[in-house]
Amino acid sequence: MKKDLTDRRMLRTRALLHEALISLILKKGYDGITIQDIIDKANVGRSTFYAHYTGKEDLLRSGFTHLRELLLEQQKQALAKRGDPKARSLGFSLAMFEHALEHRELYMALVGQRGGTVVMQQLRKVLAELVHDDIAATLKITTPDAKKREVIVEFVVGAFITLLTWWLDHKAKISPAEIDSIFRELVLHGITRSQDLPQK
Amino acid sequence: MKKDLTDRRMLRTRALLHEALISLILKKGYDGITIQDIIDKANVGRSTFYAHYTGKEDLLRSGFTHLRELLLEQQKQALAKRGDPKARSLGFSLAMFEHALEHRELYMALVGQRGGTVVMQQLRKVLAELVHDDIAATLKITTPDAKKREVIVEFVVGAFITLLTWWLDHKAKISPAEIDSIFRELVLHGITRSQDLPQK
DNA sequence: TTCAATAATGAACATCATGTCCTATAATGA
DNA sequence: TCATTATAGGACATGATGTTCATTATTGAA
Repeated sequence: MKKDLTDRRMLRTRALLHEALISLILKKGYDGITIQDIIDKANVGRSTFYAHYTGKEDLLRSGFTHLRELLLEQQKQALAKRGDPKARSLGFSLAMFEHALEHRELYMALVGQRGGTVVMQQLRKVLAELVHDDIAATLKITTPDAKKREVIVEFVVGAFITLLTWWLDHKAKISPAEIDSIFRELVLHGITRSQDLPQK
Repeated sequence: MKKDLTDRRMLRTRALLHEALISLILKKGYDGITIQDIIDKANVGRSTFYAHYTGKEDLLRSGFTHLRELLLEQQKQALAKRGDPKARSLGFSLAMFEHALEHRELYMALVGQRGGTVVMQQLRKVLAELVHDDIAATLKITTPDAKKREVIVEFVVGAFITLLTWWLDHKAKISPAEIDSIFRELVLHGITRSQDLPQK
């Protein structure tokens, strides 16, 4: 196929497929969707689908370009809106939380419980236990609010898995002690003290 | 089947299946593995597999109980080893980083790049851009070390996705402004100031 | 309006994974 | 030794995948 990209038929087909995908994600979650579902919902021929995308993932990926532009636009507005320089650090976050609430169903289907791998779900569970006990045993965070403790545990687990993943994916050129030091500094004191992180 | 749990045949079969799974994870990653692969590798009959587990996920999940016990043991030792109370906060982390380095291949296959969903990978990419620009624009972290900036971006993205996920999964009983405030406080100043988090 | 280019259709097809069922065989523990 | 129970392995129905091809419909440009 020649992929004109301005041809109305192609635009129409692609739009139909994207709409079908989102509709199906809302109904049964991304993982459960089959290509058969998509082309049925979109009323598009099987061969037509493969003429545009190599598979389910390809279709999803191409859909993210829309989200990306939307978020960039929101960030631009957020940065321009407020005057206080310090208060607007990480200004993107509130906009995104609001956006998530607005499209809650879609977000839940994508990044909610079902959004993670089995592996990740299990790992998080195991780590949450560890962190919970660890924090209770060593840090004197005397919070009667159980929900607040829960958020903190989630935060620590998320940060840990994130740094672990980053470390592993980057050939682990720094030692366990170094990445551990970075992890502890960031989790305990946040990014405002990041100049204290060990060099290299 | 009666599931004796002490019958040598069952123990042997289960061990074979677990070994096959790990071996295959190392070779082609969890997602690419099929049940056919597993039973071929383990030399176990198809019906036998289904007599023990309901599917691939079930087998993997049951494997995590081993890892869990291992980590709990390590944490116990870590907590008992050192004397300084403040220094041992989050003491589990170093042990786990070391453990990850030791079993690097397995960890990479499970939590590395391939460990995440397509959705998550894309979302992280989009967010990393946002965070990078945001931090550069508002925080005056004058770090010449590009790698350090990269870690910080990863940390913020991970924390954000974690809290977003938690928030969505818990019916979002708190407002966007509240969860955003929690997010910013934790990311900017860490958990040691967590008593300053907004109530409720 | 005409027409060559090209996108969409839909059916057919080979391939592969899944989960279930069954009978015969082998291993086990008492 | 023997009743019990797990395993082997073949057969089967089901359903998803990705490809191919001849036909039809739509499109944009002349």
